[in-house]
Amino acid sequence: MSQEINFNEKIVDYTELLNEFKNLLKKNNLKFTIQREAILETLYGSDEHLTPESLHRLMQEKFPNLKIGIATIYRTLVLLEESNMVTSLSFGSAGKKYELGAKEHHDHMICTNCGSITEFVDEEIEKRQHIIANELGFNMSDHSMQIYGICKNCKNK
Amino acid sequence: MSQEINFNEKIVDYTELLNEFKNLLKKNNLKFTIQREAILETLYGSDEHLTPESLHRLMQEKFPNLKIGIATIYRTLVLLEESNMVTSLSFGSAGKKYELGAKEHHDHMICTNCGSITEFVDEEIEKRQHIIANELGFNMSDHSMQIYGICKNCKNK
DNA sequence: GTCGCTGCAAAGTCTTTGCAGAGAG
DNA sequence: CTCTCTGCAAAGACTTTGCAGCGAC
Repeated sequence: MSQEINFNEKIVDYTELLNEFKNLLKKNNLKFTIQREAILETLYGSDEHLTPESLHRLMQEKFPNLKIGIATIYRTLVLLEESNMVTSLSFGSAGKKYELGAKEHHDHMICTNCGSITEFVDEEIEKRQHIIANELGFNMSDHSMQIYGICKNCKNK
Repeated sequence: MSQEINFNEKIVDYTELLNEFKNLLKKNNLKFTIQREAILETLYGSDEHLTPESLHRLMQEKFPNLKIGIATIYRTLVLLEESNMVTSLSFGSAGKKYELGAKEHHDHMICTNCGSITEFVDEEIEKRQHIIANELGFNMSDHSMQIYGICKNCKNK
């Protein structure tokens, strides 16, 4: 899969995102199907970090008439991840969780007690990351950062 | 599992590490077995990020006379991770990779082409992470950061 | 029409678990 | 001695794959 859509330019509009998706498919001779669109739309509409399982459940709620198999979700997530349209996180022994990469970039703060995920961005860190990648002769395409600890809520219990 | 060994104080000496491990076991009424020691030692002696599988292989080379089942490795890695003595990384669809947390802290730069992992540290980023965690009322216990891209080697091909 | 896509179910992987004997404390 | 560990094999969870019919283009 080789295509050069630049997802560092933050795409937040769904129509635009959908177009990028269609272009991606066209370039690779893939077809735009109702299932693929539903997956993209569900990911777009969710603030959560979704497992294939939970994405599947969400889709059944959102599109009760659409038949969708878990296998299709797996296949589409692989496709989307390869194309850098979604990124995945994995935490502890839980499985992988996916989120749309086209959202505003952010990092993650993960509570090791309740598992909640808080998002944040820090410009300083973003800058340093680019500098470091450069220093090491690395062509940075993406990054992720997680801070683990006990969240405010759990602390107060 | 609750114990308060502070692995932010970087332990680099194996003997000391071993002692911490023994204390951890004692505190939790667990036994110090030859298998557990071998796992710790193999992790300590490796610069790689190991999957349970590759750790198993390595151990068989290093301790040809020691019988060790893969199940024991899984069980021990879970124990070590829960106790914050090792941390795990997972990248793409590959499984989890573990490394000793007691090593000097560092972050990871992962080549999406060849899968190689380069380690680095940046003081500036470390500082910012603490500041951010504080701002969000988070009790930070650990963090991890990964930069993805194409490494120097792969770029030159 | 063609060729890729989908759901299903079956096959793989990777991890965890139950158990009976072995071994640490 | 007691009670935890271990290896083994079986079970489980999570993913991927083969296939025949369906649907996008």
